Amino acid sequence: MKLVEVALKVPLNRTFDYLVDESHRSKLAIGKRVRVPFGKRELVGVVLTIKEDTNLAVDKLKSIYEVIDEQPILTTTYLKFLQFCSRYYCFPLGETLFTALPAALRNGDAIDKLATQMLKPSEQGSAKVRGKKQQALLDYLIENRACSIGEIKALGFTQAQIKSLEDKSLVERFIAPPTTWQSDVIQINHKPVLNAEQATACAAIKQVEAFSCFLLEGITGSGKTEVYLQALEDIVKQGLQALVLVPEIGLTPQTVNRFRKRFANLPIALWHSNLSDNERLEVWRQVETNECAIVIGTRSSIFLPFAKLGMLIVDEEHDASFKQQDGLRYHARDLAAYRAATLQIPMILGSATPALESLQHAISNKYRLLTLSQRAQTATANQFHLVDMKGQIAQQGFAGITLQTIQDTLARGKQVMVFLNRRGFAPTLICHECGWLSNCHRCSSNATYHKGIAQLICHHCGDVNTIPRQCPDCGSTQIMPTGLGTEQVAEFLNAHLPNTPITRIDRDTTRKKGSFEEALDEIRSGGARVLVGTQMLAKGHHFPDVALVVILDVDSGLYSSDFRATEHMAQLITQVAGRAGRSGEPGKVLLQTHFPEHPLLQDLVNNGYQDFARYALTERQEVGLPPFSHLALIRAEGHKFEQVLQFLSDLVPKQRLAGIQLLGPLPAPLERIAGKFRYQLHIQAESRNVLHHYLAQLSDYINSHPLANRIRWSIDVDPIDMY
DNA sequence: AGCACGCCGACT
DNA sequence: GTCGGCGTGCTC
Repeated sequence: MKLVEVALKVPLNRTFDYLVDESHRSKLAIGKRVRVPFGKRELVGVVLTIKEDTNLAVDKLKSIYEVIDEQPILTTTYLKFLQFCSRYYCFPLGETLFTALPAALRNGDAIDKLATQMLKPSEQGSAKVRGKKQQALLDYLIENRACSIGEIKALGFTQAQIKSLEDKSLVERFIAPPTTWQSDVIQINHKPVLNAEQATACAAIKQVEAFSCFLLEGITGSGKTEVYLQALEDIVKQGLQALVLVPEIGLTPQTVNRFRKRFANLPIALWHSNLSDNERLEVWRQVETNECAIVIGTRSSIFLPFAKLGMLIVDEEHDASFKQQDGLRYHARDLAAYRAATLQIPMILGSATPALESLQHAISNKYRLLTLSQRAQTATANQFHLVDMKGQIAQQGFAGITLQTIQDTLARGKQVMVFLNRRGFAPTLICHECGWLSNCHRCSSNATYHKGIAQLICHHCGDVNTIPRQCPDCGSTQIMPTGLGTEQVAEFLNAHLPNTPITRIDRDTTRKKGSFEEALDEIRSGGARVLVGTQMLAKGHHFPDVALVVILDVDSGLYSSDFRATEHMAQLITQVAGRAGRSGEPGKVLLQTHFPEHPLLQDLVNNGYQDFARYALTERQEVGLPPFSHLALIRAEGHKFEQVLQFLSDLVPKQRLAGIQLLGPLPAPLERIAGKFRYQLHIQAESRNVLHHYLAQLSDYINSHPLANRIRWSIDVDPIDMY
């Protein structure tokens, strides 16, 4: 008896066995897709194993309809990788597999659907045909042996002419063989001389032959990309492929151009959320057939099926966008480490502000630390200044000294950047008479006042309302905005600095496609003098003429329920500060705070992120938080409060478990979003093995829980924020 | 997740 | 009398 175990895209924690009829047996192989009956439906699945018997009653089994692929689309190594993902993140294997596959493959499309279609004359050779054009086409093909369909059409032949020659069996279609790139013809262009630190880093990377992870800790402007490029050069010269993972906003034309210019004759593919299903399919295929040497891609490119992967690079490795926040909640950086280790290839993590997890690995010698501390060319270090806001009479959030410094900087012909991580005009409206607040009806959160469009918008559920003329509670007309948003800051600066062009950059002003680029151009050309923005301003963009960066409110990051808040704040401050002072004179960074004596803030300001991070790590160690322990979060949400609570309470074991700390059920930091109640369970363990052993058990139990289908729940392994 | 089956309210 | 609400159960 021939049976197959098939993974299907269903949210069930198991696989499915099918019979294989005689007619399909010769084509059967692990890693090929099959079409199968499933209930009343027909689904595409992937063959995991081929076997002779099953635990089920054989009469319960159905037969597969079809083997889709000529060649397996997934290698066994790759399947093992996905099995690891599924286990590690406690997510059903079938769904894991189908998150990794591009959409076109999920629905059963041929993998070479978009590969170049070719035409060649059949064995029969030359013949006489009736149509003049057909004859010309046939003669042309015989003379040229083969030709792509695209080229044939460009020569003026039509689909109909091709078709009738095909019908007469005079010509045949075939798929062009992969045009694998050649490592011996690689041309390297515009290669600069490395400074001493870069050279040391490169030499260390080039030395390794097996798995080794490098943490490249390099301040903004220290030339990390150049180290990547020269390390990559070595890899592609060996004929191996490489993947460069970048944050979502990191995939800018400038970055890509730099790679394309350096390796002008190498095929470099991009992978990001704007690709169409067909474009993704084509990149997937090219990666698999080694038609593509380097991929620069966001998070999900970690799932591409490289034929000969030789190096993994994760740029801005601390960036939160590497973590998927729904479904399969993977972290691309962590999966990269797994792939690099199994493939025995080097990996580089680069950042000016490494995640504490990565830094701890470097400190404990699991990773090798490479430091770039010199800013290239004319760039110089920034000067930080803490502005004590205690007892200050602030105007729209600006201390007097801050305003004065802004004016001085503008007077010197320099640009100023004002950073506030809150969009809109004001976070709430308040009734002056009764204290009513503009809270969202469906969330345990405020509705933000947007003045320009005269709306109250909830930033969590997107609910939009008009501005009430009167207080809904007491009828008073004394309703006023309270708190600060970027819209208000920009308005204030416009009034306070007449004749100074102010540009605001946040999600509201850049909604239109291309408007972000437009604003960036305006900044670079010097049209804008003051830039007001949210964290959109913080990442990856170079503004050479900005000499002053003002961070209006750093306090929100200092005392937060999320233990990672200070780390994120420090990363943000350092990244924002990195935007200033890149053209000769040192940039100035003003941090407004009510807690200028806060030890972490002091450390960051006086000694920089490198020092801060090491201090923050000692704090984490004292309280046993990650990376000195491992976390998982069980989230649950639903419209019925009692069900959510009941579900989570049932998961808490009666007696204490060795090596596991369980906390909860706790309300999520936002207890209600869009009318749903949200609770969570924190699970903490010192050992990764203990945690995973427990989670495996727990996820079985959850799946058998009667409430599991009535509420939404998820397991988040290594969560990065607690919301 | 889908999809079907099943048992109770307002409608051509 | 039926259309359809979503609770419940199953999928090799």
